[in-house]
Amino acid sequence: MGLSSRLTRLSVLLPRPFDAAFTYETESALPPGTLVRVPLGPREVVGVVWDEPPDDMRPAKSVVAILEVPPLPVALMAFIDWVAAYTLARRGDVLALAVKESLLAARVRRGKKIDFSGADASFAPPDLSAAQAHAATMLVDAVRRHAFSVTLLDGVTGSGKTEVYLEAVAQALRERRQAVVLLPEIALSVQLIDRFTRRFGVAPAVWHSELTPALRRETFRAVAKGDVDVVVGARSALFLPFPDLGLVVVDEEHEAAFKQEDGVIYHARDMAVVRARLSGAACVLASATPSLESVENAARGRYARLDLPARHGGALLPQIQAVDLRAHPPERGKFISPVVLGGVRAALARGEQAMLFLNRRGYAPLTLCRHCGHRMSCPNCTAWLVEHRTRARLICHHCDYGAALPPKCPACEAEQSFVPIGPGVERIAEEVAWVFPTARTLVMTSDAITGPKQAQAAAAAILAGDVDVIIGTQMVAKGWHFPKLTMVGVVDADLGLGGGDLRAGERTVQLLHQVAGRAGRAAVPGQVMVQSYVPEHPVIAAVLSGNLPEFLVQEAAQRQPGHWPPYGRLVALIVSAADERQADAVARALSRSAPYIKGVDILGPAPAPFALLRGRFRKRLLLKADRQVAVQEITRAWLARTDIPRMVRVDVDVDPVSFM
DNA sequence: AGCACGCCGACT
DNA sequence: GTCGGCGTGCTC
Repeated sequence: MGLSSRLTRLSVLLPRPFDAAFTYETESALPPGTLVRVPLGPREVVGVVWDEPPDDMRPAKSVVAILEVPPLPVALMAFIDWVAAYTLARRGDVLALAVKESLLAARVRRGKKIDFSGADASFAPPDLSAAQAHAATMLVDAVRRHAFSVTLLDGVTGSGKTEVYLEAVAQALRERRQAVVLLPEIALSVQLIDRFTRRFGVAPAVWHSELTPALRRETFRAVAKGDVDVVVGARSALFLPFPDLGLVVVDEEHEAAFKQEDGVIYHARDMAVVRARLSGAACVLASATPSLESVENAARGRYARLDLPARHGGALLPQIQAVDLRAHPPERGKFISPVVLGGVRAALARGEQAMLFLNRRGYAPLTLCRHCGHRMSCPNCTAWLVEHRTRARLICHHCDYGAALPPKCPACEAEQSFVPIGPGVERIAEEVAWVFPTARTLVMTSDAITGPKQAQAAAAAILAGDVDVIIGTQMVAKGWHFPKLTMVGVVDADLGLGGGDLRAGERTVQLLHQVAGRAGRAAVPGQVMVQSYVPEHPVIAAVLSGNLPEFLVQEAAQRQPGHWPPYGRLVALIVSAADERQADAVARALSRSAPYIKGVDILGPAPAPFALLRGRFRKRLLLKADRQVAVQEITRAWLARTDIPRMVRVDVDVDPVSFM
């Protein structure tokens, strides 16, 4: 008893689904950020001493051990609190993005060591164009200031953005601060790592979900100890414990892939800005097709802006033409217009490479019984099953359900009655093989290319000239530099235009512009053919003209009056339950208890576009508010006054990107 | 998240 | 009569 009065109490946040920190006792005070082992119910878990007053009232257990790891940096802890408050996530869930038990296992790898550091800012300085040099100087200055800043680096495809922001990285190295470069998709890391290595003499540390547990643990520890200069990684790299972060780069900042869609739902581009602010770091948002959000922030003076208007090394922007499918239809049962086939033929005849882009995996998006019209659909989702002929299976792209094509139609029992409707990349590859039997084709999709290794192999084959025609989904759009690729065909430019998605047009323009940018990146000029049934559509017109700023002006004019983002805020509530009536009841309850506030509109409830997803029934509500409205507080109060049974889940998505 | 506690169906 | 299903609630 007498002894207990000498014990110190502390708050400990656990990387578990609790919002509040727990209170524990220790012999003597521990600094915030200290990693500790504490009892929780029947077991022991790892937690972090949090910088907030402990609860003096409730009984507390004692800290079991102090871990031999550097404490979490204060800036990271502040970031975790901020992200939780913004996204309405529990703080423990956010902490779990930074600290996992598995990262802290005492086991250290035997022998084999990786040398993470040693990047040399003066190893191989690049030869920059005047525009590049100017932009690089501005970024170097921003890093040198040791103060928060955001710069939008807008450079046309092929203008050498990477070389420019690597100069900012070089400055971070000189300042002995750390830098992190975020990529939307880790398959893209291959080419960046390559260029990084040529520039700095060593490879950067990488951080993504494909890392082995041992490497992950080692990287985490090395970052925490300050032994890592630069990390190239996926969005989760934002949560690494950098002791003194000086630069955050978000490459391809417009990419929707930066939005984390499950668990803690956050936008890594927006959180990168916050991470930089809390660390007193420079932030660089780079893109050839910047988002309206970032362009607007630059226009309002919140961000600085740098433009790289010309292609590096004198390469010309490709020539883009529409192929009106009404005037130049493909053969019956085929999907490539004779005009595009002509373009491919010509490129192959010149010994160059061609690419056909279709943002649809598999062979055919719909399998239909020609007898009774039955459509093969997923038992768990409101979605068609997509035939993957290479795997001889029908697959659901939402829940991964898979089945062999049945011998008989499940509805009418007709045999051999299935017909594939519409094209996927596999079907396009088949058509190419039909027309160009000697051409060597490569299909690039996320099915085949699951990580940097496969991406590397594919890129190597293309660069070596072992491939004549590349057929791919959006995976082929980003970042690649294939000098021999001079002809790009877009098989279905209209694909992304449908749906009630706020950003469908913007995304389509960005994607198709990026795809077009793959053509003619070296001395030979590129040619792009865009197949469409509505070439006069403003989105297609913007792709053809390549005038993205003008498109964004139109887009802004459409969003401004209704206070749609970025001129207003959105919060989506997704109600889901295994039992449809329960989901319904909660959605209606939310509707009844909805806030009634000036400047706030509630839309819905409506069935989600995939009303049944992974076996759960879903309804959506959307809170739309003027820009200055504190949507988090309003949403929190709204949820608190609504009765939500345990079997029903309400996911909150602040700043939704997907409307599914 | 785990894990324990607690009330209703088929079995050594 | 028990083993065990997973619904509910708690963890400093």
